[in-house]
Amino acid sequence: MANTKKLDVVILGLLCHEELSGYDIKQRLDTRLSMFWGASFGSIYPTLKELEERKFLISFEKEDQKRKKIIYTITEAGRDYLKEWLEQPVEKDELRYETLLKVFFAGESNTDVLLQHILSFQKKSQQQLQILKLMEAELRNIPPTYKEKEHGFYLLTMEFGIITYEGYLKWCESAIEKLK
Amino acid sequence: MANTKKLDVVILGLLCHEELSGYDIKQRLDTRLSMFWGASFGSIYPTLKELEERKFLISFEKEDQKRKKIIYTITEAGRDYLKEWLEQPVEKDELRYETLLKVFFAGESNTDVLLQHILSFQKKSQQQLQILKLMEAELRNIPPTYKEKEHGFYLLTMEFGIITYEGYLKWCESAIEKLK
DNA sequence: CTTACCATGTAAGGCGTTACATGATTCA
DNA sequence: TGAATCATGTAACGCCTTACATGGTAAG
Repeated sequence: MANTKKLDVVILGLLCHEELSGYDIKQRLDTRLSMFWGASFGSIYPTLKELEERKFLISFEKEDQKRKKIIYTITEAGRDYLKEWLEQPVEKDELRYETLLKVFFAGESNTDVLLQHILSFQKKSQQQLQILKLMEAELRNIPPTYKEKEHGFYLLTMEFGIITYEGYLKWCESAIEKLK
Repeated sequence: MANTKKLDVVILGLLCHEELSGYDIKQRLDTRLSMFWGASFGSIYPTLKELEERKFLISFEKEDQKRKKIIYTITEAGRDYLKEWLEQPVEKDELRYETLLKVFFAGESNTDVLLQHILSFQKKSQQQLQILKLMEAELRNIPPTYKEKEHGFYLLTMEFGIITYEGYLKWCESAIEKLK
């Protein structure tokens, strides 16, 4: 349990409330989870097969508007596995920001180049912030009748993102100021 | 150049202003860069050898207070390589926060468990913030005579860390409030 | 009719961690 | 004298990305 492959639990988590195909999972990762997790098809499909072999998932084929899909559902064993992981303490939180690396070593290069990096970081942060705010508003607008327990947690992660990006933007402004 | 191994440039960057051993590099990573980059000995030592083979580094042995060390210095080719990388646009900034994963999927588990995760995230953030503030104060206290150009960039990364952790703490407070 | 997207997969290879192995020195 | 730290390395293995391969469908 200690060395759980993270993608395993990410997939199990996503499948807890809806049945999804590998393609769907990729989309979820690229939108809702994009700010703190990611994966490529090259890891998603093999992982789905592994999880099915371990009896954590069951698959079936579905003809969705003329398109064949392989849909996965979670088993009780899968839920148990996820639950157990959720109860374990967090092992590692990490941030790998190339931008920060370029800032740290900027003494070796032109300050103008650094400014460009920060400007593009600023732009990206603004875009991400906007997307997050839209998603947040959307979620808040769901009528209470349809609101489920997990919406609160989803909101919490978006608020994390919003606060984080606001911090980045604050830093960008101050950094840009100083570089001039 | 597009697919540069990041540890390569991290090491080259660190060696730009001082000669260091593999062990020293590990220490730098665990302190000054810890908030946005990391590496283990198992990757540092082989990378140093590779970089020397590629003529980006030169090593020599040094007897430092009865301890033998292998010290590395950067070559012109090494500086050029680093400089070139610094000028390339940032490819990828990423955050992999297990804590956020546990928040996102918290619906499957007990809310108390989530609270514990957030509390421990809060504690870690507080500690990190304190360390950063100490390092920042230390750096600000260096007499101007000894201050070099790169200090400013180093400061910038610490300010990034401070703003980021302050954001995390703000989020923690609000999240803890909501969970009660 | 062709571009984009839907949909699933495999193979090669890179990068990195953990665990192990070794041995010297410092400090309590 | 034993534990902690300094110091360097190797081997096994895991995880992931990229690139490739394939084929269907929707929309302009």
